[in-house]
Amino acid sequence: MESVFEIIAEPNRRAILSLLVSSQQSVGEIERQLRMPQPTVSKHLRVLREAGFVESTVDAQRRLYRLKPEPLQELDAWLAPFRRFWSAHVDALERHLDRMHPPTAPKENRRRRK
Amino acid sequence: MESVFEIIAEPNRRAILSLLVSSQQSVGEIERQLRMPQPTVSKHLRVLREAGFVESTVDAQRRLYRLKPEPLQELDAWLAPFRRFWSAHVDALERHLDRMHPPTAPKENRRRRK
DNA sequence: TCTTTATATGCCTTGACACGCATATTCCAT
DNA sequence: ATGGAATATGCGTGTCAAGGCATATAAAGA
Repeated sequence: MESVFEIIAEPNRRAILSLLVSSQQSVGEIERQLRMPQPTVSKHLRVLREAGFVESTVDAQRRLYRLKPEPLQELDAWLAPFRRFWSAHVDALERHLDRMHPPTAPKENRRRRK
Repeated sequence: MESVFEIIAEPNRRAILSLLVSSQQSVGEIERQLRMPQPTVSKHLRVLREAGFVESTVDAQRRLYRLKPEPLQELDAWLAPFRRFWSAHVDALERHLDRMHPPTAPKENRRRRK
């Protein structure tokens, strides 16, 4: 289960991450909100924890899980070259449209990237 | 194999996408650069094509594959809430550090997001 | 038409992993 | 000490997808 990509391939794990983005949650809270069996939740949390997506602190019998940013930042970094790719494409499209139908009243700052 | 996430979970597919980000390539070129068997390349391309990551045009016996932006943009959109999460965290950390050790000569625009 | 080049598809095997269910562990309360 | 709540772990099972290899399809060139 090596990579960040494999970890987030699982829908339930993505659901857990999305839950935690607002605030930390206990296992039981996750279980109830996502309506999934408790062992399933614990297992996915284990995977997420070992991959560095979450960390937990102990609160009596509960464990509170919270998000850690690094793995998703890694994913974000992987996306960077592709972002350049598609914004280049939008630029090209825009230039083309401008040529076909020159702006009569430019809407202020059509071109992105300062 | 439904989701964008499952598609990019496969390392060879990510390699193909990264190759195509610079320019379009034929199956044979991909095969040689990534040193993987031709049927493997074709199968992964099929998956990528059906999921909308790439499209192909015919050039005699060759097929030229090029990137399409939409699915990765979808991934980018999924990441958005998490980006807000971690930039909030960096802000908090920075405020904390500033308090402990106030900036003697501010480097101009420490705070991101204009 | 026959051969060669480029790509696609089919079948089979193998390995991961997600799940259900039962059970273990840990901590609190009484 | 005992019971109960919260969480973790173990095991057996089914599914699904990736890879290897052979083969099919298609177009080009001789």
